[in-house]
Amino acid sequence: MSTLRDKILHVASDLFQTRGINSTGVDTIVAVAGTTKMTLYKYFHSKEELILEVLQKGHQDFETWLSDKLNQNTKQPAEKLQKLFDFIEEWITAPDFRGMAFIKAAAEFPNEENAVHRLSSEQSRQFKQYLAGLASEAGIKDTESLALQLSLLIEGAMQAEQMKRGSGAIKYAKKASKILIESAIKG
Amino acid sequence: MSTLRDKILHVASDLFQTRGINSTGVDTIVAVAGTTKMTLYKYFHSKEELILEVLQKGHQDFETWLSDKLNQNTKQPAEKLQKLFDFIEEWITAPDFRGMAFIKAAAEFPNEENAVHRLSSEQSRQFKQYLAGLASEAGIKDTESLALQLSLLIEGAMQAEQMKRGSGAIKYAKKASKILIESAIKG
DNA sequence: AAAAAACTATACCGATGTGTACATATCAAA
DNA sequence: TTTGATATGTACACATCGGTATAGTTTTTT
Repeated sequence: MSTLRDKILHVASDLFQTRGINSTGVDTIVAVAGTTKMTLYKYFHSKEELILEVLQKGHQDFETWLSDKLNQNTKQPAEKLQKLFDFIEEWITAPDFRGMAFIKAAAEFPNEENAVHRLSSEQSRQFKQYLAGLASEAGIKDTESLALQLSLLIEGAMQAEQMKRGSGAIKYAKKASKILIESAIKG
Repeated sequence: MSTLRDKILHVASDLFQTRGINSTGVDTIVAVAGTTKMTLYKYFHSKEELILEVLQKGHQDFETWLSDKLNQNTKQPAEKLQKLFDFIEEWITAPDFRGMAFIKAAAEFPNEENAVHRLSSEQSRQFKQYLAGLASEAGIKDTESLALQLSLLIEGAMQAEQMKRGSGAIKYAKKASKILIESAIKG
């Protein structure tokens, strides 16, 4: 159980978010983490492997946080869809929010063959499926359609907020989601 | 009127889109463009300046293309909003589409003080204003709200399509836009 | 034809990129 | 206390980064 490994992961995640992945060298990571490259390369065989683990941990943390929030604060399945954007807003407006990791990673690695790009794409797909699950539990027929629309709003809002802090995009996304959910329930 | 300057701009734009900005060195750019670094630095004082010009040209091309399409194919102002997503779809599904430049640039340069990030942010704002203009001409009251919602859908769809070609996200965005526009007209 | 301008070729600068070789320090098991 | 594995520090290899210096070649203008 190495705490140094976790430290490296945490520092890398932080630097990737604030400076970008390609702009952050391993020298910087080990310097901030207070260790050496030897140790980093003992735990991670390459920088790419480190990137992949950072992405995986970040996405897992997000989904865990979100589903915990939803399970703790709602009772009926339909309620989850309604409150979804409240928690997304809470996540986005947190002071340390610097954009959704998998969105930015896909932009930094545009090649679809690239492992980092593929993982990002997969995480985006997983998130859509999670939304589809919520829609399905809420008794909505065309779950895929609503899930994709909500994901567009959410990822768009995250993108907008990362581009300009305090943009308030999530407020409008929330309003739009209400309209779309209502429409999906009827149709 | 130097054609070599345009060639460099074009090649850089292409490489930035396919490989990413930070992953594309000036050596690669001049090699593909069939010239030398001396010439590149005659026209552009730094790589950052080249990036900024590539972004500006790309955004200008997009807005020109879109407004031309709208002006040629529609008559009444209200019609423009309806057909907007048809042209966005045409743009996104073009075989050489590799994502919206200013979205990806903002991800590669996360620091809000950075010049590239600021330009990207400004272009996103401009696009929103353009949408607000369309909404206003169509006689919609809360133009800002609709414009932001549509921009979320569009930028979200562009992001989704860049992440996974053939995702079809734009189809669902189009359906969502119809619902939101209708709702905005009523309210 | 002469001169000015545009372009190319090559070699280099210092800084930084990822990744390693090798030697030392630490510490548990024997 | 000796052994042996693990963690660490230093130093470096090699490539590439953005950017420049110098010199030679082609093209355009006068």
